[in-house]
Formats: sequence, structure tokens, C-alpha cells
Amino acid sequence: MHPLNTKMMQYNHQEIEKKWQKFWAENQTFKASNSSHLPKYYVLDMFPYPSGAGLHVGHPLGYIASDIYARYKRHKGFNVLHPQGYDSFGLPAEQYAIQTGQHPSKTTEENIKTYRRQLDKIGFSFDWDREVQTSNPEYYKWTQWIFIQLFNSWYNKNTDKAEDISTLITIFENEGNVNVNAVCDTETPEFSCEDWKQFSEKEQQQILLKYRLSYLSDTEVNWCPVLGTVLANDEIVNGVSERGGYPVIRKKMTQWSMRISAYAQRLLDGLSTIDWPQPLKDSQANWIGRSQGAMVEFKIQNSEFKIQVFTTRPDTIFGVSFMTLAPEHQLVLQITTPEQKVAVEAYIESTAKRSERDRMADIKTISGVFTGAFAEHPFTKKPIPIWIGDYVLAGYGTGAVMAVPCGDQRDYDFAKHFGIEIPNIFENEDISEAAHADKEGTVIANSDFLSGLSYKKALQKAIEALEEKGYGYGKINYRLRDAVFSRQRYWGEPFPVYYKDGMPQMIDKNHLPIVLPEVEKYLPTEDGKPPLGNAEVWAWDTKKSSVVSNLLIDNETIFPLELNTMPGWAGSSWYFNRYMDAKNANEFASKEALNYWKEVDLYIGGSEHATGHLLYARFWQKFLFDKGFVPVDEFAKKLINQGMILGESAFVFKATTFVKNGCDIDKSNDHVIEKIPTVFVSRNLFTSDNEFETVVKEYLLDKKLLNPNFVDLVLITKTPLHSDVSLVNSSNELDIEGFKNWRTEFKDSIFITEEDGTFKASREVEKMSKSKYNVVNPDEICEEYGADALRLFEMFLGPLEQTKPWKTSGISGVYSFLKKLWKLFYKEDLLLISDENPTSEEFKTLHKIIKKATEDIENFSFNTSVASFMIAVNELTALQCNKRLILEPLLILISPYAPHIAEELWRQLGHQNSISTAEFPIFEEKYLIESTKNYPISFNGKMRFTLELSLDLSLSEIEKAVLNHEKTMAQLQGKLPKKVIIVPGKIVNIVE
RNA sequence: GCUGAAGUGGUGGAAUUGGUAGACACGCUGGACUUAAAAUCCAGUGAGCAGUAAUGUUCGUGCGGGUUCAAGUCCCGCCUUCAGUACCA
Repeated sequence: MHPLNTKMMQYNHQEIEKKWQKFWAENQTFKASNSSHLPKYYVLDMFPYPSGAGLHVGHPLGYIASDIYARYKRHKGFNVLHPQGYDSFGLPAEQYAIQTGQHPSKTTEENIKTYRRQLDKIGFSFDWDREVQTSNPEYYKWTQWIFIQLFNSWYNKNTDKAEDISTLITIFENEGNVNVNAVCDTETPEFSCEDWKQFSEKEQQQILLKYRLSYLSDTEVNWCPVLGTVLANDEIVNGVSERGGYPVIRKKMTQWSMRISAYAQRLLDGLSTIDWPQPLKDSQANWIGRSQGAMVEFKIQNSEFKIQVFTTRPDTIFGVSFMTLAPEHQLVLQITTPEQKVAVEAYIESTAKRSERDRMADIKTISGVFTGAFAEHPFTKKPIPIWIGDYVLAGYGTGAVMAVPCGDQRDYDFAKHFGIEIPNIFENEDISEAAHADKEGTVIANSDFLSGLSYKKALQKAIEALEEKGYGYGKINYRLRDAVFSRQRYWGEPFPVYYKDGMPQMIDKNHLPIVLPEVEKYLPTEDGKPPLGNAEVWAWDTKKSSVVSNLLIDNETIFPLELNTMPGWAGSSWYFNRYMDAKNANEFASKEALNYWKEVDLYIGGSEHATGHLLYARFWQKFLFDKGFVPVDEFAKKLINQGMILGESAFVFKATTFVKNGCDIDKSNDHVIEKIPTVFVSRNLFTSDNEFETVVKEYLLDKKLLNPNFVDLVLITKTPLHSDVSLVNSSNELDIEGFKNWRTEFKDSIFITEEDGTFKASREVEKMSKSKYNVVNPDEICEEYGADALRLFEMFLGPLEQTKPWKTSGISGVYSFLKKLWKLFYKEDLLLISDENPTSEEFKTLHKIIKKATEDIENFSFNTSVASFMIAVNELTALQCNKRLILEPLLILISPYAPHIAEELWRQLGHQNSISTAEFPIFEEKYLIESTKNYPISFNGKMRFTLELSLDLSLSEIEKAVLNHEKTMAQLQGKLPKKVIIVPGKIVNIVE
């Protein structure tokens, strides 16, 4: 043994962590290179929106997990890309600007500084050279560029990919649009090549907009009047805005949209190629909502009109006994007979008045009106009454259904309610109580050429017949709608678009970025234009190719610019590609960088982005892939959703006193209450509300604060109040003085304490939030216990994906683990390390932990690997092991989790390089080979005792040894066992 | 309603292919050290019953069944909680 360092040393996390954070920054330890002979690995976190509140301990959970994995992969010899940045456009900074006039960029910059300071304290191995900020013009230049690419593309269903708009124009010029198989607006007129050539330029542009992947159209949008902006469907929760909870109404507006519907099938198919959590895939599949069926055309009797219907059950076409249209359906007013007109109009008016919320709230009420019109059944030619009803939604399918009451419960209920015929077209099925919606095992009856067929066969045959007779065709329908891409906000990416003769024109990519203009006010203008309408310098000079004053607009060479900005998801839909080459000024990323890094190997973030960010990002990636800009069409191979960390709120119980209602107390007796001070009662002094009241009254009587004559006139109830969690310790004791100083209105309150003089608060687990005073700041944890302890503890809380409560008191466990680890190296403040060969027991402990740590990290089971580190350190402490050959590999195993202490001890052992460059230890089976097994001996499956036996024994030798054992004989009491089960190396079970 | 996830000590959780349920921690109890506290260390800690004790024994993974030598784990039927989604034809 020799002391390497005689300096007095105790585990001092503050000193160590500062030292190594500085070292990593100065030495650029985690800088990733774009050219390396090593295999690549790309670990990504969902970048944060830098909010003013800063980070709480719930935020870094995913970052810690990804950082551990990134560090592990470096040890395993990978060239690891582990970047971080900020999704820095967003509503809060804008709302702050509206309130205070402070420019959102300033707020954002300040918040980013706070975030960075907090993140730096936790010791992440980010490559900050690649930082991106979506609100930075150098970044959004490329967001604008992608928008232009989308504008200049159409979706060719024949090649099943996006193509340049010029190929479409060529087709139009040569043969018109009759043979074009494209994803486009439903009401696109047919035209020939001659027609095309005769269209004016504006007419041609209007046609092309119906094909472009980003397009301008009049769409019904979700308008939020309070926020003054349009919201996407996923920004609305329960009918109100996700941010702020303001009401949302439907409104028609001219808006930019993204033709994501073109990618519906590929977005669905792609799910099977990526390793994402099944619930998340399910919710994307649900959102895309593919359903296979047929379009059927119904002629309306005595009229030119036809009704298109989408159905997933064309096999039940002979069961149709009525049709239902959405009240908003275009044809309703045109087909309604004069006798029904009044009733129909009244119904339409009443449904229009009902909000979405109302309609959702009462789905039980059946309502509808007969239009008086009849359609004709395509096969039987029988008349079918046409109704309207609000259970049919205008926004899905064609807004019309063919009702088959025997096979669909809603149709069934509607038919029952209005006394419409319910023909049964299923063999041996009872429909007297409810519809028969099962498909499997069902045989169709009373259906002409479909009778006797199973569901599957009937489906196929029905579609064939429809197509043959021209009554319809097989069709796949998707729930996924095109995404509205305009926002009436200031703090977002401006569009690279100006308007000439009312038609949008793209600004050439050489002139990007188009930078957000300065405005006086961040609110919409008085005449209802978006905030950019306040800008005075917001016009495009096509001659000078620059943004100029609005006063110069002449609509000849100088034109007005787009006033909307892009939505929050624009910048986050491609940022993972930018990290690959974050500083490139000429391309969004170089071909070399894209081909080297390809895609994200591991992506960690919250599941709340399932149908927003994660769907849009997949869409853009597929588009960029089609256009040859990126090498893969899915941007993230594996995704993990980290769970939420909940806060542990603390409550104190305040007594609220008032005079009982309705009793004949003289007004002058108000002093009865006035004299009574505010009282708080310790948690363990009562178990019920009655007891609470008694405790308070007894106390007040005892202290002469309540006149005994008034006792029965006074009512006392308990009110729980949130206390700041930092004022309550792990034994739930409240710091009374601290509480009084925190809530000065209670500084003269009385606290009824337990017998031992303590005041107990009660606890409840809730979401971490400022308003619940249960936010735990990671800075404070780093200060007191250190980043290594924070990292270990966040992992130790439980499985990564799971929601779990935070309890600061638990951190002492991992903190003392770190101190124990330190003590393996230091004895009496001296570093004592032996170079002797370890014993077989020491090797066994080491290789057990190598095996476990490797398996756990590969399975993202970080909580169990922390537990096994504790076991290893406990064992080595018991063995008094200080052998270099054991402790060095142990440090490497622990270093992804607790990098600062590992670096420090690694340096103390004499290494000059960062431990992050050390090779991960390799597990060797030979150290774990056992010669004996402590067999559990069970009787009828119940373990009674254990018996140490050699693993070399044969089955019969084991049986003999077990049966001859005195405890076995005692258990059997002379009886012969019925059966003896021996699983070698595992268990012995004796059946009595 | 539908889809998904989950129910294990006082608490967070462990048990990777059916094989000793409760690892590892927190908390609690007792002890050592200390004038004291903190820190540290040691011991105990699922519940019940019997025993001075060592120990023995019964019950125990949301509930009810089943398969198996053996079930937290597999099957059937329920209950509860959480999350997402919603009249999708």
C-alpha cells in the first residue's frame, strides 16, 4: 500500500463539481466531431421552451437519463452527438411583452440564461457548440426555407411522394389535370391543357394552390378571441385553449395550411419501423384514424342532386332504412320540402347555437328532423327518407351517413326514437334490444346477392357491385386533417411571403431570413389584423430585394408582406437535423453531416407531444426525404417517454370561525368572533371535522379567548392551506416561525401543537406548480447535496417512464452512498489504494455489478442500476476492499450517473485524461462461476429451509441429500413424499 | 364508451424466461459516539398467533375463479386509479 496523495480529503461535492464542470467546458470534453472513424450515436432530448419560472426538479429527469446513456455510449466507443437548445418562440414571452412592453427577444434571452445556468449545474455532457434557438434568425432562416420548399411541392400519388411543382405544371401544359393523381383540394375543377393555357396567371396560381403542400385557403378554424389567434386542434383541450383556458369558436378565415393529409398512410406505415412506445404509436394511429370502406352515391328522388356517403360497412347496404345529413351539409336547404322547411331551419338554428362543448356534454339526447326528401337505394331503388341530425358531424367523411339501424347503435337509437323501420339483415341475430355491430362470425341475410355471405366476403362483393354499376367505389378515409399553419401572433417565424394581386409570392431563398419587424404594440391592430399589422417597415421591394417601409407600397414593385407568423411547431419540426451542422450558413445542414449522423438514435421526452410535435416532425422529415434533402424518412429510431415527477404538497389546517347561521345572536355579539385569533391545528390532534372543532374550542376556552356562554353559538370548520414545502421537514414538522414570516398575514396566529411541541402538516401528492408551493428547485439540491446526488436520486426514484412523486428526504440515501464510495478510497483522510491482486470475492462483486450495470443501462432501467451500485459499494466496504483493479472499473461504471465524483477519484488515482474517455469494463463469466447452490427446499410450493449443495450433484444425488436431511424428515413425519421436483441450480419442491 | 398503462410493507420501489415475495432506499424503533445536536456507525422493521428465547406457524402482491409440483408473473371474469381520445359512420 502506498499513499498517492496525503492531502486531507473529504467528499466535498461543491468543490469537486465546480472543478469538473469547468474542466469539461475548458477542454471541450464533449464536443462531437462530424468526421470520425468511430460509429456514431445520436442522443437527443426534446428541447425546452425557456419559461420564466426556470427549471424544477421534474424537468431534468429526461435530460439526466439521456445524459447517462450518452456518457455510457462514449465509454462503449461511440462518437456521441448529444446537443441541447431552446424552442424559444412561444406565447408566454409575447404575453409578457403585451403586458410590459418588453421585447420578447429580451425576455427569451434572460430566460435562456437562467436555463443555461441551471443546466450547467447538473453536469450534462452537452455539446453546447451546436446550440440552436428557434427564434434566432440564423435558425429560422431555414424554417422559412423549408416552408418555401413545401410551397413549391405537390404530392404525386402515383410515385407516392412529394415532387417539385414544376413537374405538375408540365403535366397541366401537356394534358390538363384529368389524369393527375394528386392529393389536392376536394373541389378542384377539371381542365384540359387548352384550358390551362387560357387561364390568367392568377387563375393558374389559384389552381396550383389547390395542390401545393403548403397552401392558402379559406378554412374553418378554431379562433380564440381572447388570445386573438387561431389554434390547432391539439392546442385545444376540452373546448378551451390549452394555454390560458379561453373559449374557442369556429370561424372561416384565409389561412396557410400544411397538406399533412397527403402523408397519412406513410405516417401510419412508418410507425411499424420505429421503436417508439406502443401507447404513443397507438395514439398517433388513432389520430390518423384510417378507416377502410366505400363511397356510395345516393340519388335524390325528383331532383338532380346526389348525396355522397362514406361507409365502413358497404356489406350492410341492404339494411339502409334512412339517411342522415349533418345540419351543416350543403344540400340540406336545397332538398328540404316546403312542408318541412320551418322545422328544418329551426333545427339548424338551434344546433348552430349550441357550442361544441354542449354537444359533447349531452350525447344521450337524440335529436333530428325529417327533410321531407327521399333518396333512392342504389340496388333496390326503394325510397329512403332523408333526415338531418347533429350526431352526424360535418367535418368527418362527407358529412352524411347511410343509416343501417340494425348494425349501428347510433342509427338504431335514432330509428327507435323516430319510429323508423329497422330491417334485420343478419342471420340468426336478435336486434330487438340493440344493434348488432359485430363483424366477425356474422352472416348477411335479406340482402339480395349478398345473402348468405360472411362479413369479409360480403364487403368485397358489395364494393365490386358498387364499382361495376357505378354507384360507388372502395375508399380509405382518414380522420387526419390538414394542419393550419398561420398564427395571429408576433413572437413566431415570419413567412417569407409577399402578396401581389392578392396572390402569395415566395421570396427567393437568397434573401432569407426575413427578420421579424419591430412593432410598437404586440396586440392585434384595431382593425383586427395580426400584430405584424403594427409594423411600419413591412413591405417587400422586389427590385432591391429588401424589406422597406409600408409607405412605399405601390403594388408594382413593392408589395405588402404576410402578417401572420408560423405556429410553435414549425421550428421544432426539424431542429434535430440542424444540430448535425448547427453553424452552417449555406445549408440547413451539409450532406456530409446528414449522411454521417442520419437520424436520432435515442430521443427522450414527454408523451404530451404524441399527436403534435412528434407527428408534425415525422411529416416534415418525410417531405425532406422525398425531396432528397435528408437520407432517412423517420427522424428518430427509438423514443422513450419519461414520466412526470409530482410534487409533495404540504397542508396546514386553519380554523375558520363564524357565528352559526340563523341563530338569534345579537349583532352586538360580533365581538365574540372578533376577539378570536386565527388558529392552526397540528395534523395529529384530530381525526374528524368534529374533533377538529372540539380541539379548537377547548383550546380557546382554556386560554379564555372564548366566552363559555357563546360556545354553542360558534361554528368552527377546518380549511386546508398550502404551505411552502421548504417549511416542512421530512417528519412533516412545520417551521412555525418560517411560516409566519412567509405569510405575514398569519404572523399573530396561534398554532396548537402536539404534546411534544411540534406542529405537523399533512402531505398530498400533486403536480409540481408554483401555485401549490410544492416546487423543488434543482439549484438548491445541487447546493446542498450536489449534482451527482441529484442525478442518482432522480434515477433512483423509480422506472424512467413512470409518474412518481418527489420526496426530498429520500435524497439522503444516495448522498450517503456517495460518501461511502468516497470512503472506499480514503481512510482517515488519506488516499489509500492497493495494487495487490484482488481476492476472488472482490472480483465476484465487481463482475456482478459489471453484468448488472450493463444490462440495466441497455434496458434503460436506471433505478435498479443505482440500487446495484449501492449493493456493490456496501459489499466492498464490508470486504474493506481498496484494490485498484476493483475500484477503477467500478468508477467507470458509476461515472455516467455521478460523473463529478468519478472524475475526481479517477484523477486521484493518477489518471490525466477525463474518465469519459475510459473504456467500459467487460463482464467475464468466470468470476461468477459457483460450485455450490443454496437450494430453497419447499414443500407443496412453500419454502421451509435452504440447503447448501454442490452444483456437481446429479438429480438422484440431490434427491437423496434432501430426503435424508433431518429437517425434511421432520417435515414429512415419516410419510413418503408423492413426488420430488428438482430444478438443478434453482429449487427443490417436495409434494407431500 | 373506446384505447393504453398500472394496482406489491408506513413510503418510493425490486423480483429480466413461472422457481426463496418485499432487493435497494426513505421513514420508524432501539443502541453506540457526543455536554448536546448534527454527522457517522451498529441492530431491528410485512401482518397475526405461540414462545423468555432461538424458533415455529398461519396469512399475505386490488377482488373472485382456474391452470401448475410451484403463480406478483400464465388464463378467464370483475373492481379501482391514472393518462389519452371521443357521436369517426
